[in-house]
Amino acid sequence: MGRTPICSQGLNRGAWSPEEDRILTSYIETHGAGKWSNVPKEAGLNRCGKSCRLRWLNYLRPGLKRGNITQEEEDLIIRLHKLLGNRWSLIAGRLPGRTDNEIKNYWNTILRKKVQQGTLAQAHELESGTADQTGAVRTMATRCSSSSMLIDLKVDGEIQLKDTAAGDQNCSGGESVPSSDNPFSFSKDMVDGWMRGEESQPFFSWEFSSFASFMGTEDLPWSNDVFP
DNA sequence: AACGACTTCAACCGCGCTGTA
DNA sequence: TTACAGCGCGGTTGAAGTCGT
Repeated sequence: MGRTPICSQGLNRGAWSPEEDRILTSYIETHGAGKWSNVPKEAGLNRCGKSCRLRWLNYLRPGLKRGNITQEEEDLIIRLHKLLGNRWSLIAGRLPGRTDNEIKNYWNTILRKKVQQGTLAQAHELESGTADQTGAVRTMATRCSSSSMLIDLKVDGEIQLKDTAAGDQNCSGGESVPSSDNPFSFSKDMVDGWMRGEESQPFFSWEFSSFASFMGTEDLPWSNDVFP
């Protein structure tokens, strides 16, 4: 019901030929992108609309970079993935010229291994007592949008947002995540103090802009786009 | 050189969301 | 309000390329 039919039999599938690319590019340059279900028929391509859309968005549209992901881009992908999870289109939106498919492939083939190796090294440090014990903290799903928001870290893998402009109102619940994903860490002494009740307040609060700066995401659309 | 194992990434699939009649 | 069509997304697949023996 209401679902785009899968590319049916009789239509071309698999790799696109240079001639198909030329036809699609020429059609979109003339008519613009959109109405993908009409594109194959009107352009004279023996492809389904979804296939045309994918080909255009990921490979043919102007301004795309291909390959050679820089160290800066890689760092940003890692930070954004910690923040957003597998929301590839949002991550790609922070990397001009990169597509969600490219980011997703890069993560699955390169970065996931790197991050896992890094996590393993961190775990060994913890086992050997060379690093502070950490609480698990990550990101949150909320509709808060205030730039005056404070971020409160708590133990048990929860992070909460408070909108100071709205009188300390809790905007939305936090989300528990494994400690391996923790982009922050705090000392065991501080956790113990809070657990003993010596700390009535959460350990830290950051101005929202500081958090964004830390994550390298100062100009993210922090409201509904990121936290739907 | 030949072959199998492994890696990469373009492309497909199915689901959920949104707009519209 | 409901049904439907279209779009966009994330997960997955498999062909092609690369590496190791």
